[in-house]
Amino acid sequence: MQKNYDHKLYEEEIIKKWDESGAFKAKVGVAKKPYTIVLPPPNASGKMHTGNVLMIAIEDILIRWHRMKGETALWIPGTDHAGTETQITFERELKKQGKSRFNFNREDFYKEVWTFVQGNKLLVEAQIRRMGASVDWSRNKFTLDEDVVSLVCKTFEKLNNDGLVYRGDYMVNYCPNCGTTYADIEIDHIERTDPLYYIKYGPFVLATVRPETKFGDTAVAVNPADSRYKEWIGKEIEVEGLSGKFKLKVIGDEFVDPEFGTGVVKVTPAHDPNDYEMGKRHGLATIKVIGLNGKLTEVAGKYAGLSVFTARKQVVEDLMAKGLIEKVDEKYSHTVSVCKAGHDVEPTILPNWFIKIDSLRKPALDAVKEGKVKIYPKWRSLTYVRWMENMHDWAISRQNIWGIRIPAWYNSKANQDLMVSFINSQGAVVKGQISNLLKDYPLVDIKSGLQTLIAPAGANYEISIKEPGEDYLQETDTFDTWFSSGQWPLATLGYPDSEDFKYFYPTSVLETGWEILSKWVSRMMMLGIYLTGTPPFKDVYLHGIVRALDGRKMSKSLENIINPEEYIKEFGVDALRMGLVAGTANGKDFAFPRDRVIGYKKFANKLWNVARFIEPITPKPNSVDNEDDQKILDELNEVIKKVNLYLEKFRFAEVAELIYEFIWHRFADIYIERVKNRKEEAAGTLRHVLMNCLKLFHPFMPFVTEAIWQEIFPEQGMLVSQRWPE
RNA sequence: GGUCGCGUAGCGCAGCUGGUUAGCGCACCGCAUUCACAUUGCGGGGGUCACUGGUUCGAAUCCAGUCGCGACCACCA
Repeated sequence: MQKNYDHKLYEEEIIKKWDESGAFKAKVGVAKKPYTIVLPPPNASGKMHTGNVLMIAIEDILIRWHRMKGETALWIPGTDHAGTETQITFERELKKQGKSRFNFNREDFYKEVWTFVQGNKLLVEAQIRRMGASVDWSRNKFTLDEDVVSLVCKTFEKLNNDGLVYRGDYMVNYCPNCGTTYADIEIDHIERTDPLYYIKYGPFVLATVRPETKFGDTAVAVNPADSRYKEWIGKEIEVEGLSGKFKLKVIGDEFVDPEFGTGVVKVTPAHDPNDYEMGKRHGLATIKVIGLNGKLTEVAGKYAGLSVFTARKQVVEDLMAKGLIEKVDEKYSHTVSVCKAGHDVEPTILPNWFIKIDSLRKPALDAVKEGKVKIYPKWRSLTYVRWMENMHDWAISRQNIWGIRIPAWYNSKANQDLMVSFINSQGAVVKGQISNLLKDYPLVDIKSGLQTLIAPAGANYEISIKEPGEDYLQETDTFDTWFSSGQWPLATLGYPDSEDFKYFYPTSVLETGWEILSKWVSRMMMLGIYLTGTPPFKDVYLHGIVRALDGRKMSKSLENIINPEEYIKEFGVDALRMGLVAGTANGKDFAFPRDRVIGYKKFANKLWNVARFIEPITPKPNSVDNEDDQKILDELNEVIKKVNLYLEKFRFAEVAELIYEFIWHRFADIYIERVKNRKEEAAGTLRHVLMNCLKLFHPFMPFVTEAIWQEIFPEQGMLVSQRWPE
């Protein structure tokens, strides 16, 4: 053995040995207890980040521990296609080449992204392997694998048969820049200062930040208890507008805060979530002012075709000129919705696909309330309960190409008003209503060049995995990625009738970052119970988010992103994994613990040198234990007991500290120092304690422990397959 | 506005269902060193556990309130 442990000499080689041994391949059917974890699939197009490292470290600890305990431990790896994110990344690449997604038909674009993702996917998989993750690669899955797609489509079909799918106009967060809708949880709310305009509206004055939407106003609302305006409720007012006079109804609605502005609100049901709700309550018409391209529609008269911001400027100028603006509050601070790319999101009405969640939510909520599924740390389960209680129907369609296409079909003859855009045989983009397009083009051409299709809310459709007939066009929307990843535990285990599914389902632990508790965990719960009657996991362990060294969130703009690769190179995988695991104790967010990473690199070396001390000692035959020997053995047994206890409670940091303290300070500093003059006599105890320490610490620092094991106990085979000390 | 969490040594934190002199890492100070390890060893300083009140034989730990900080959810045009 060399004087110091050099991780670079061992890590790659040990991974190869583990691979060759097949130790991570789980076999079904033996009379053993199954222990299953499904790896939350990292983005196939991204790079491994520190959060992924922590996740892998924790799950690897659990899996290696249970494997050594003699259970059939299965850890299923996989990668996620990450719909919107990947598509945006790819489109950025396209832009550099002077292209956009509008240069492609749907099918070709999909193929392009597929190719783009494949390379990255391999890199991510290599990184998972590099982390020492003891996953079963023979069961590796990608969220767009054929069997996954098939399951997801079948589930959708089943939901539809159960009457849980509907299509409807719905207020969505539409980003004209990205050309897609976002779920509520995908958008951010940021503080911003915008001018608040006080506009004369017939007999009233009302405040708004969005004067350009006034063309979509279908009422004016006041609080029913507001004595100033009470008498107006139910009456019509005449308003002097930019294109002449028009009439509006006055409604009374509790939503209106008499204290804010003038206590009068213009109601624009097509472009504001609250107004939309009010519109529903009062049966108001919805008039679309902003189109899907982010520009004003024909109803805006001369402002049609202008972008929202230009239109706003124009409208304000013209209102000023007409004397219709009473005053402007330039310092009005409010929150606006933006997408992940930072664009303003337009609340817009679009036909979308929905799932009724009432019947799905109840059992998913009860499972946690009744303790059938336990969430750690416990206080996080409150977040889950609150979220589930407030959940709305789930919009599962996305106007993305990169994803699982919704298996719904529109008959082109029965639905004359489908809006279609496609690339014709000359390579030109053609848009229009299907009934008109069919006069000039055969349906086959439209089908092969299809880009997007928007069917009105009332369109006739059929849900079918296969094309129902020649006259049909398939929906161009794809599923929300959380709809497909919500079935991940089932998809990876080959639901419904594989041997894996029967043996390994439900999985043991779902381990992930708390930030996707509502996005992902809740959906897996709902869909898992819906399909199988059983929650997809018994325990949920939520780790904290790894922040930057300064304790702030990692972000590109702050330039504080920590690249795990650098740490792996300098300190080794073991040290990085261990540092992260020991740095988080109770599921709270925490700053990247650089000090600990360094500390555990030193620890790896300490352990190495303990072994190096013990290795050359030849045991004396018939040696008897003395007091020191007995003491260290007792202490070891105490540690073993505690380690098991802590691991059962997911208290990884405590285990780390405990074993670290035991090996370094009790075993090395005290015991070894004391036996130096009777080494040969103590050899048996020395080897015994070392052996058990290696086992105990193997799940945490798999490389250095395996490396030492191979040096000292090669006759025993590999450490990965050793029996856990009980 | 709603919800959750945090405030313990200079810094970063642990202390789970209350129990002897409150711990860990880093930093700091002194000493040692041909020994398995300088990626080392031995020793040391440093805290009225945010504040106020309560429960208790006993509170950093439980309860109430106050102040400060953070996160998530919602959104008043």
